[in-house]
Amino acid sequence: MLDFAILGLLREQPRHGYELKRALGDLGFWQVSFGSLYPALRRLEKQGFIEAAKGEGRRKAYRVTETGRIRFGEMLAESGDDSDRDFQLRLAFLGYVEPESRLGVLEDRRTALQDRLHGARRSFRGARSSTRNPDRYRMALMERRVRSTEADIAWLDELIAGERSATAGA
Amino acid sequence: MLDFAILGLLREQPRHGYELKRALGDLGFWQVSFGSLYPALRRLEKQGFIEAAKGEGRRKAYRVTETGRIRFGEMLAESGDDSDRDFQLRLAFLGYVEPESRLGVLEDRRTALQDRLHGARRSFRGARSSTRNPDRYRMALMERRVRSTEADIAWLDELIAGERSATAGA
DNA sequence: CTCCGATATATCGAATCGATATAAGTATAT
DNA sequence: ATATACTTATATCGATTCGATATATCGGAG
Repeated sequence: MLDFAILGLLREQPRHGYELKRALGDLGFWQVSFGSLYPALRRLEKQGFIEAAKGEGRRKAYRVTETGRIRFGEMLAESGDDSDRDFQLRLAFLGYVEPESRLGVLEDRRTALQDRLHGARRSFRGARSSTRNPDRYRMALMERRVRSTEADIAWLDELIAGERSATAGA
Repeated sequence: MLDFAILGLLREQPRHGYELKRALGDLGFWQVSFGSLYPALRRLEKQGFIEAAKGEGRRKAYRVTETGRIRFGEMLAESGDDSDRDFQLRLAFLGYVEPESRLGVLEDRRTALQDRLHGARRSFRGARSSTRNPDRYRMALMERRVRSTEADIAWLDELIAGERSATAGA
């Protein structure tokens, strides 16, 4: 997953490790550690997906190779897990997906969120009607899950609507 | 962090591994894997914080020891990181914190979320006014972050209000 | 009676994290 | 000018966590 993120970021422009950490952090949902990042760069270099060109000072600027570009394309096409992180990462690179496939990615996510919402509502209702007294704080947690999933779906629907009009306009 | 969760769940009632996984998953924000759980149980048993009593069939029911109960209290008092998961876990066990300390935990979280919100808004505004054309999908990600943080603060404020009236009523 | 999904424990390798080490550059204060 | 402190930058360590897999039992459906 980190490999995917690195390839995607390097695809835009060459960057050194520290800069990659910043760029990835700026995406807003993953504060990656150096303990993950540097080994990942070695890994990718050894596999021939990226290569290092010496940058200014002690910086090591990396750029994707042609093989790396292909690998990124493959990873982009694979269907990932249904974690928030995975989706957000894919969304950050959705611009690299062929326009006609984008809507599908968003709709798959919507389905996953709908499932999550049903589960969350079921837990919430189940806990309220339970004989076991459900702790106030855990009830709050369940309510939060319901609400934030609903909000996420609403946000996603806006994105889907935007995607539809963009596709129609093209 | 998993150790903390296990001690907290076992404090309520003895449970075996599989049941712990389910109980933790039911909390809604952490689908822990067996690869994390079973080693954690060994770890805690070796440290003397939990002990296994044979349950029905091949089940191994664990319960907290007195030392484990003390350890849990210590962990509960420590200030954790500012990750969502850490907070949600602490909230799930907030009932074990002395009532007069609970408000502080919630208010600390509020401060952390406010900081996050400022950062998120700054990124969002910065990207909008940037000369570099910010990708539509990344803009959406930034907006999502702003909105979900706002929603989280609103939710937390309700919880804080409830806490205040509960404390006043007692 | 067999097949299948849920229950239950366990382990392996790999990915990721958090902490730490090191050192050079850069700004600030004394 | 010089000490102090923060940011930049690469790197590694041990521990935690994950995802996949192995194995075996149990209960119910066909």
